[in-house]
Amino acid sequence: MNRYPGETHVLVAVDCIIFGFDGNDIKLLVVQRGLKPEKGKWSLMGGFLQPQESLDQAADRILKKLTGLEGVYMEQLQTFSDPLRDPVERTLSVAYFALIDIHQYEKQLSTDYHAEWFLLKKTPELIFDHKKMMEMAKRQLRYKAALHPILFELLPAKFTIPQLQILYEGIYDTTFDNRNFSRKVLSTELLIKQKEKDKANSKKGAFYYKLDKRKYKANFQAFLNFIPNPDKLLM
Amino acid sequence: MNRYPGETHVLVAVDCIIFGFDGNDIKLLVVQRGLKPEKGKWSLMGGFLQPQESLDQAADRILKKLTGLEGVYMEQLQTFSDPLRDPVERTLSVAYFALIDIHQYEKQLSTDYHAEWFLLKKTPELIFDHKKMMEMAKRQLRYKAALHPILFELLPAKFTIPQLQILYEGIYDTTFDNRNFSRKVLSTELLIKQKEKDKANSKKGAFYYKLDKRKYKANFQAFLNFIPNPDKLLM
DNA sequence: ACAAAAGTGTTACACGTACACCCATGG
DNA sequence: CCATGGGTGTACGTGTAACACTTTTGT
Repeated sequence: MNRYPGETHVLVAVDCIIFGFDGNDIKLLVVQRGLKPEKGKWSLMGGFLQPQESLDQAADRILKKLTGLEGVYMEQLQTFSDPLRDPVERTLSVAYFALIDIHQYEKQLSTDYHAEWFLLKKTPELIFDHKKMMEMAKRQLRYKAALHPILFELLPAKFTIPQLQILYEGIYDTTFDNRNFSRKVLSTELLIKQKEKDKANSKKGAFYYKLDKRKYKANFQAFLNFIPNPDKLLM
Repeated sequence: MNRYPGETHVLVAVDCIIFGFDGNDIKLLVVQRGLKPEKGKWSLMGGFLQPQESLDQAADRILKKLTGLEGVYMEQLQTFSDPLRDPVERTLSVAYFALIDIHQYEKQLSTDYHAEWFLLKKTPELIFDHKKMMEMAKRQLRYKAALHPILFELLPAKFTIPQLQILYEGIYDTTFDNRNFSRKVLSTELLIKQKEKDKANSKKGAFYYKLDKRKYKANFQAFLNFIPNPDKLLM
């Protein structure tokens, strides 16, 4: 077998920052670590890169192993490389963040991994540099969501504008004018109005919408600017 | 020594996408590869991650080895992981992109590495997946420069507004109204007017400006929007 | 009838854009 | 004195924000 002689090989892990939204709050999915050291402590879901797979494949595999879900929105965030980040041995970690519809995976939380959803604002202590990863993912989510229609990934197939607004408000920890918000969202023409209303939260009821998948993909790169004053909110 | 038993270790490389601007054109710094295979072909400047260093440190080391420069603007782009990307053995590559003032490193191009500046629009064929890396860096540069005052990193300490405009026009491959451009830039109050003018390009002469480093750092996160219609230009 | 959330209409204003025009100066 | 690039003044229109007001319907 060919080799580059004399170079050091390292272990590579993939860790997933998994976000969900339950209709009111943004949540983070974490697991109880099964390995020593730090066994039993809270950790991002992760695993080691296998010989024949790419990082994207590893991230998909790891997410599927925990949640059973496939085709989830996921993107590579950053590679963490402090030589001392893992006390056992030198391990790079490539962080991915994922957005999932929490309803697809709320009930049957994996007992194998002791998975649990935490409020993003009240996450427990995490091992190693996982907190740093989570903070970066949060920041990236805010950044990206200000420019791209990414947050639909957190919602079920049918959702109302007020629900969408609550999600955006949660992400940016602020409130928006509901009247302007709905107009702005609808002006993108990314949503298809349904016949039914959701009457859970008001007597009048709010119409359900579905995402126009075709337009969504076509316009993903467009700067949407749902968010007033992004420069102030993203500091 | 502790170990995670049974896991595969891989080689990790760092490759740098190095951009420069000569006053008219955006350029890319590449080297002639010194190793087999593909020896003699054009390649991004790179090297292997060493046991005791972080990726950022490796990137700094590699850039310094080639150019002698330190404190250069650099950011981690993405980790590339196709199992077959390097035919010799499985090697992850973490790509970094760097912005340097070309005048700091134009003359004494390293003969050790056979370094050469190419017009970004006329880059030669590159080995492995380096073209993909370069394309991603280009895209990221456009993206980031639309929102953050990052392109000053490519200019010398003193520069004129028309020079800055040529740079922006090069990045986005378009032209802007010079009258509006200068006003927009100056309205950020990030620039400090100098007494001298640059008369190389006009009889009237254009005032030199320096970057207000303090404000630059403080406002880096602010969305600057130098670019009209970013959504159209970034597609 | 009333309360409470959803949604419409309207207005003021900031901002981006376009473009006529003035400025400075070397040849 | 004119050609050339640098730069200012200003007018117009679009898009955003603010907010009064209407709609719907369960209790």
